[in-house]
Amino acid sequence: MDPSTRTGISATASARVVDVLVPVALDQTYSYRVPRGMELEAGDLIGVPLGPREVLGVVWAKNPNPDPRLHNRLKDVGEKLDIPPLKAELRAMVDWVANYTLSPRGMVLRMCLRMGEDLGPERVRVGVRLVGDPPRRLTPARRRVIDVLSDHLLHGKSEAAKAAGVSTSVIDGLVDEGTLATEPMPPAPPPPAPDPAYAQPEFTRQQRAAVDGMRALAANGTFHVALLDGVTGSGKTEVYFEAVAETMRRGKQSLILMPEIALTGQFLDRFAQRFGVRPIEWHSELTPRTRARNWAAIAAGEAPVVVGARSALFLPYAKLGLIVVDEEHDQAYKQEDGVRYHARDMAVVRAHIARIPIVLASATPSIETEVNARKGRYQRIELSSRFGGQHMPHIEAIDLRREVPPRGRFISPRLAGEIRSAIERREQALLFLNRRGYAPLTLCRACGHRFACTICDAWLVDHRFRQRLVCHHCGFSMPRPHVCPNCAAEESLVAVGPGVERLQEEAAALFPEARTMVLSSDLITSIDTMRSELNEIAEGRVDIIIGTQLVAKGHNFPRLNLVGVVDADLGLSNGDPRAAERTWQLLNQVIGRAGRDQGRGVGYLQTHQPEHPVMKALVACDREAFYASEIEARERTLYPPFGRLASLIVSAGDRSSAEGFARRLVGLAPRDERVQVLGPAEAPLAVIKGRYRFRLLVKSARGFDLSEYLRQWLAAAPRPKGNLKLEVDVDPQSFF
DNA sequence: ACCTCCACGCAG
DNA sequence: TGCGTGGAGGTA
Repeated sequence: MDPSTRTGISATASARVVDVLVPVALDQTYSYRVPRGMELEAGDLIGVPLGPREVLGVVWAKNPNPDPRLHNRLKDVGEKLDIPPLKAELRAMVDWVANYTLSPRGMVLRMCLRMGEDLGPERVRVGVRLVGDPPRRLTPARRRVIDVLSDHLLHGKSEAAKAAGVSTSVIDGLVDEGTLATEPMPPAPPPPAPDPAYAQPEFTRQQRAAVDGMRALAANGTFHVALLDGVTGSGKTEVYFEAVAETMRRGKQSLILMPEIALTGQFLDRFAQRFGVRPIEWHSELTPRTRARNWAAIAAGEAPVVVGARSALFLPYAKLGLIVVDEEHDQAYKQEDGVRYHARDMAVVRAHIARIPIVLASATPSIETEVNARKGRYQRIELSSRFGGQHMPHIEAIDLRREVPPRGRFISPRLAGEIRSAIERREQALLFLNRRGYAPLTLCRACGHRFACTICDAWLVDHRFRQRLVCHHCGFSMPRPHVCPNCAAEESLVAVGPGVERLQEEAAALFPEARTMVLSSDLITSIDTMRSELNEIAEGRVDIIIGTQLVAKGHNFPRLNLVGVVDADLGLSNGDPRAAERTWQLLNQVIGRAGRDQGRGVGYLQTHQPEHPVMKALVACDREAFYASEIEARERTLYPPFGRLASLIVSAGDRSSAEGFARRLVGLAPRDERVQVLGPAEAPLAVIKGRYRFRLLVKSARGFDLSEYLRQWLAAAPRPKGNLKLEVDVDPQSFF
């Protein structure tokens, strides 16, 4: 035997090798040698060389039999990081989600490691203390600083500057003079832990039954799914807080997932009222520092409760004991880019893997969850009446075919009258229209020219507030012209259809004395500005709220008794199989804003089709009628949850190569009588950002391993080359 | 001769 | 994903 081979063998025999997953778009683990003196176990976080760079990695497994072909290519593990290892539970979750969504495992791991730039030591904050004589030159600014520090105690430098109303350079000057001395601030004490016994809320008899259910579920501590099914205003939050309290008493962490936009100050305050402090938050707007700090606290088991958006599901909880998915039906739980996952479904998976209980809370459960509850797979815990004997809002349809708004207006005379009397009673009114901007279409009266996006198959939306025409699909925008670019006619451009901004104009004209406010995602720059606008409303400084679906979620408007839905049919017209469900959920939620704290709420639905099952169910407050008809329809058509769906979107810069590739894919689909491949069809929005899109819809029987089928199919298919792109979406929610 | 852009392939 | 490469095509 050749001597070099022999040394190779003896080297591997003594070398220890680990398989490492790195947070890049790789599905495979890579093998690395473990340096002498380093002890590694699965889950440990390490630094490893990858190509030209050094990246973070996680030991996925020890590898006693490394691939002999890799002998001379193995690199050494760099360093072992002083961070708690990822538990087997989370590693299993990463593998499961990657397998299910057909995403590279590395990309799923990346979601677990989104911890901010660095987990390095906390920046030491500088403090200042008054130690010496006043400076020779005593300016008023310096005087104020000395006054603030006259207690000779250590003050934070920036806080002292703020208190004295000066910039920190004044303080630096006093330090140079010897009047002040700097000292490192002792680290801020960790925030106090939430206290499960801080407040004992009083529950009604009906709530008590649900509370008992919540406590029992949390006390059992094993995998169990409960649907907390409670109408808006029934006190769902306070009820599931009892499961959180029980989990806290057991020394475990709780995760409360919310649709991102529902993470309001109001919710955090309610939490603080029950537990004494605000919980740790996790969402996209955290600063890198807070993100790193929260991540570390979660991993160390020092964060008893985390309230977060969907990405919080992938955090490395040290001892997760409960998951709550609030507003479980919300489509914001579906991540639509990168790893396409549905956070509610993956939360159930995580609970299953971790063997912990999970609560899905909603006033309008998704059809999937409702069916699971009906079949007994999920326990249903019901809260059917509003808290404190309040009534559900009374709902009426306004038939727009009979009660026609004036030309160019969108509020029918009847709705206008109702708003007027609400204002006279000093109550608030909410006008709901799920359309941002001023008008969805602008056209030239002279030549009929319509303003469309140059790179998307969509009209440009008039945003008067920003004075621009905007594409809602790619973000393209242009100044609002005054001359038609096609026929050069002047002042010939007209707005067609309503958006919330136009509605505000109409409301202002109808009720000049009323204070109006538009709540729309494009007018809101941050969670903080939204929180302050919601406060203004809560404090009664607004008479008419005009909002997009942003207003539907979890806010309490105490003086709101009237909700007018300006175009109830808006969500029903597209070909989306979930259109009815969505519309029902959205309108229920919006109207549920009315009459929550006092009085009796009323909702008006302006519709062209009052006979539609969704409208009839809403008006009759007949939830059962809606679910019965929708479940029956899904069962008949074998749509989820009675069948499974995946969509494949092929896109390319030119139409024919996209369509050609999509057709080739269909031809290569493995034959299976349990699977139907539909398409290719031009996607409902055929062109986005200059890319032509074709969609295949894969439909299979329930219980069929659709992910595995897709994997085999795509493994045998040619890889998309050039600017061809193939996106796979298992369990798609949106059909755009 | 040199620069910029981008499609491609690879990482242990 | 992020990065180096090499070829295309443009500029001096």
